[in-house]
Amino acid sequence: MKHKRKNYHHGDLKPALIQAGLELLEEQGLEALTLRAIAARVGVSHTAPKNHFDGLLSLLASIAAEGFRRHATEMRKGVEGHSNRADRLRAATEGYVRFARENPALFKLMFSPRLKCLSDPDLIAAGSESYGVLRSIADGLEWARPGPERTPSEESLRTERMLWAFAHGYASLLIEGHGPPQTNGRPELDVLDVMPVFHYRD
Amino acid sequence: MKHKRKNYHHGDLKPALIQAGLELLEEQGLEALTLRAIAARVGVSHTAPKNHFDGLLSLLASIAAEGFRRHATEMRKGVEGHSNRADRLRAATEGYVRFARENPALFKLMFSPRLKCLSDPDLIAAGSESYGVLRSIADGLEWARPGPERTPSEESLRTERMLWAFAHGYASLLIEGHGPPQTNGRPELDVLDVMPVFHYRD
DNA sequence: AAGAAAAATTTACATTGGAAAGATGAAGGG
DNA sequence: CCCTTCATCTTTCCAATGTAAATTTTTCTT
Repeated sequence: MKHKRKNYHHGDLKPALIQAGLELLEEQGLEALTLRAIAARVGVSHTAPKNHFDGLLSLLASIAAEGFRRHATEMRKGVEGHSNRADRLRAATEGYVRFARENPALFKLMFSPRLKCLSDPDLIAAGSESYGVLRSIADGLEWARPGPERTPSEESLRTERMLWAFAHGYASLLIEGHGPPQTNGRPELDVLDVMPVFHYRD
Repeated sequence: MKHKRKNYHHGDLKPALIQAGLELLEEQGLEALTLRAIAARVGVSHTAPKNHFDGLLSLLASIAAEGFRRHATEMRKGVEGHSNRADRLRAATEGYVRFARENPALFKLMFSPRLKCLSDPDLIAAGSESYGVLRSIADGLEWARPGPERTPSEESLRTERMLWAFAHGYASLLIEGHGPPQTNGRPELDVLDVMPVFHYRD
């Protein structure tokens, strides 16, 4: 009900801080994401966030959670354009990497070691949502491998972890500046060129 | 006031700081790795490192460089025990992940975004040394994949990037607490269970 | 309307990395 | 040997940061 309260009470500070954090992250990177800078961008004192977040880490966790939701959305967006399962797999993998490339600072924050000690329910839920997209894609997927027979459930676990490790590693190395060599400003290899081969059981 | 240390001049401060940093990293994690804490462990003032390093980041880069050298050593150690190339591949991958598991804080530092902006020659050389182990292992390696014909050189590039992305992603997720589910305190899957299938051309 | 609750500010403080200037001792030339 | 020179280390100071406590201002409840 409060609206444009110019002076004392902001009225919508919590989402405003998260939004400001996302903008600051995009404009100036991870280092610039300080409590005081975020508060200043919204126009409040640097202690105001304490009423909505339990310290800086808590605010960062909320920003990261929003990142995971967008990450999941980015993957789903590509997936939904295809009916073929192989195409959906490729689209999800591309989405994973594209999100990291287009939001490097946010991606770094999402997987920052600083947040791993937290047990923020919202952050955990958002992370699971993101992982769930890969998981659903990996269902029914496998790849040739010598070894003992496995149940479909075991095979799915192997596959989703393989897929996640590959996509995450590729994305991480890319934004750390360890991407593939470039010629004429274009990378010589795309994720899909490097991606391992999977096939569906049925 | 005078100091208990006999020598006003330490005499070997630069390597001592790196060593202290490595110990602090192992004992108290990445957050504890402050300039003042490292200097205090050696017994010098917090500005003493300035004579040997160009600020905190420079010191962290030297610590990370030592990490990369140990990382390369860890992989080589396993590789050298095998003559079969498939076994050597597995040993290198296991070594990559084992190093991360046994030195989580150091591994995080090595790939910390904070060091990405640096262009420390020693750090870059050490990183290349580590990558070089994977690279040499990937030479002559490929995996089935539909698509255009490729030269052996192109195929090697694809393979080494695939291998790196997988190993790095697996290791990163592991130490971030996103390892495979565990039963009886043992993970259900090992790296080698999840690793993609390669074969050698000849 | 009055008091409680919520939201934001002000003030204060401990830590951190870094800059500047002084102190110390080693190394070498007269 | 003394004395200068210079690298090294210390002391002191500072700005930025996150956090806590006390205070002020607004909103809500009854």
